Amino acid sequence: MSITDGQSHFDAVFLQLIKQLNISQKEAVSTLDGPTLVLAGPGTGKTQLIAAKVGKILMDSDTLPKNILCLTFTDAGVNALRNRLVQYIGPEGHKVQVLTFHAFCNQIIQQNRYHFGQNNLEPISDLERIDIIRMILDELPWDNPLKKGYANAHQFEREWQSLIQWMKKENYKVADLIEKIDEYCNQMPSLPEFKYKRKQGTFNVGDLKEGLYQDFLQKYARLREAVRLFDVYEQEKNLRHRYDYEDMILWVLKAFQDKPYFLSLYQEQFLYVLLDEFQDTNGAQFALVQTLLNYWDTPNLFIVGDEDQSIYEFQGARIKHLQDVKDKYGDDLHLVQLKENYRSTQGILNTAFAFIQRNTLTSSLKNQGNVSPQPLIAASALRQIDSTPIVVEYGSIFQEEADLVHSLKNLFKKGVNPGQVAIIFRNNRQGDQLVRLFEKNSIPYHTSRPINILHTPIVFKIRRIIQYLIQEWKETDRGESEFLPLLYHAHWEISMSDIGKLNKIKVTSDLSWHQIMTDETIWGSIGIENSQPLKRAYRFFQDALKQGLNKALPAFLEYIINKSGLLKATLKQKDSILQVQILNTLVNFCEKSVEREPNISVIDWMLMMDRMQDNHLAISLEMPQVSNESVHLLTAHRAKGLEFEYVFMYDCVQSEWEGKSNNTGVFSFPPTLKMEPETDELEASRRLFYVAMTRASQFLQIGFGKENTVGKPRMPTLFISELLEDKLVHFEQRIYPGFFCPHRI
DNA sequence: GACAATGATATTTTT
DNA sequence: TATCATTGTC
Repeated sequence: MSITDGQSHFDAVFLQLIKQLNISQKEAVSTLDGPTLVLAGPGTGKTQLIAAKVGKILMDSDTLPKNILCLTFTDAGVNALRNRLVQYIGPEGHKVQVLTFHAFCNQIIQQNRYHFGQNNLEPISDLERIDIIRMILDELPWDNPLKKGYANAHQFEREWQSLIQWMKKENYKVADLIEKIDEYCNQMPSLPEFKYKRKQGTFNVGDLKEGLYQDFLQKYARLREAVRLFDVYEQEKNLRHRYDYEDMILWVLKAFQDKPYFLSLYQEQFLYVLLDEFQDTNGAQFALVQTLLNYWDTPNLFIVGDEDQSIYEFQGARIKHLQDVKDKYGDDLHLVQLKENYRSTQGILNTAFAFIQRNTLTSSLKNQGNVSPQPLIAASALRQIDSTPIVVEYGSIFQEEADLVHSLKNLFKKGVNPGQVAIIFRNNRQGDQLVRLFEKNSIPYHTSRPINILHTPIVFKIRRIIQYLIQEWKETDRGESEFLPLLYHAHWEISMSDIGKLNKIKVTSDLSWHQIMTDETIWGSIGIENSQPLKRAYRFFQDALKQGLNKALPAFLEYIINKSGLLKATLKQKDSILQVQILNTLVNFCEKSVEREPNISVIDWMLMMDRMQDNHLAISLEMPQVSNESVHLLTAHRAKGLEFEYVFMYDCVQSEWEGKSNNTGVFSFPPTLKMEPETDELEASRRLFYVAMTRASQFLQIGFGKENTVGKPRMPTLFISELLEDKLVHFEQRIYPGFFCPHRI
């Protein structure tokens, strides 16, 4: 046993955990060696299982924690697993390598900088990437296809950026792509879709549609140019000692493949590899794992995944990787299916199971050995109660909203904790609507949509203050025009009438603000009512002008926040928790900026934020504690991995769930170059719907309104029809004639 | 009824 | 920028 004697407490905890595992979980945990694939449906205790597996490896072999590698996709997944590990096996859990794919590769790059050709590499930031892209675009002549005809030199920066990322993800080479593009351009004039099939005006049958043809030629000329410039981007990025997220995976993969010695270092270290959420692996990540394990015919590989919950296909994830694993290891693969669910009632599980059975592309693994398609079994006796999900049809989306508010208030009255309620929808903008609804009805809510703090009033205020100081540093009185708006900030507590009086003096005299703010005889002559706040404000600016040049940037920022009185005023506000969190995020961002660029000046830092704002880049609010007292508003994607007692699926209409893919901000590709289409969009959507349904532990309502906000009819999503057709749900109509939208007025 | 030209409208997410 | 819906022609 490798766990030391001082850990007897954790041994007991761990043994207890092992005892509690059900039969299939025990089966998955107990086979130590060789590849194991665990099919883990929703709520089957996946994180617990992986933690137990790690504990078992440590207990039954002489493997050290650092020889175990656990890979997932998100930081959230890493945190969840890490916490569980420490809980069960104690401090030793910290030594297990629990990482995201990107963090794993980044660590390897950082540990072996010489291997990767440079010794001062840093991951590129969004802003740096934009800078490089803009610089290259700026240097192009105006008749370049990417600029010709556009006043904005950066017209195609987003498209180009996503093209670069796509090329890296799919590992495409510049020359191959250009060849494919040229091939199609040559074909175009002879293709039927570019010819008139009928006499039209002066054109005869068979004539070339000149306008259409020219449009496409121009489009592909742009694409060709963007592809060609890929190497220029790479060059410039390398010159600056930076690398992309995509590079992290690709570079390590390439190093593993090209340098056997390098690979063997890691093959010797990692004796056990555990992969979580395997259905989300993209091609590069899968190749990386395969390369890492290629030393063994039957590696100690433990994979956990559920093909029905694969919802990141649009990011390159492929379900077929699960089948690939089966094909690769054949009979050596230990296939286990978890059959018990610890989350939901049997009613919900039955409905969800029958629903996902409509997906046919994904069932290849589910009929092998002791694995068979069947509903998950509710593990707890409490979960046996009937709780068939309900589909509700409303007269309009307004009625659905009103009824939602009504239902929630009733639940709260019954004593239900708002934190146990989730509203799940497809697209973020549906959530925005709900935010307004909940605000009006004073329902506590929590939205997971990231907030860009650059757009918050408090950050805006701080930037204005610093902006003024910068002007004054450059030259006294240079900030004149920016001074007055600063006085209006509420935290100084200067009265409106006093500001008005000061401003009147300012515009009717030649006095500078410095003169006005220091001369109390002027204040007396115009009848200032309360001079204290004025003195405080002006003293702050004077002190800040002196202090700013003596302090390091983060300290200066904190100085501004504290001494201006902004923090004190913020603490008094109703939403002070949020506001303070915004301030924290800003300070953290500032510290990070200094880390990246130790010599950054206040001016540079301010310009950086200006540029971020111009480029729609965000400083995302960091929210550490998720309130347990408020209703969760979530997209189906974000709901993954979470569970709630009450789930309302809101606004489930066709246009939201089965909307066609819209590629804005992406270059269009010729048909000779289509991305691998081996995926079925409808099945992908159905999986997403399934993920949303299986978040519910005891109550699930699926709603839709027959009319939209302006009275146009809309269809429920196909998935609702399927549920009704299979008689898997209760159905109810709640149509209130003459009901418009009182709650919106 | 099929084709052609014109006009409104607009994802999901991580590192 | 691309697609769907609508209106306009043959």
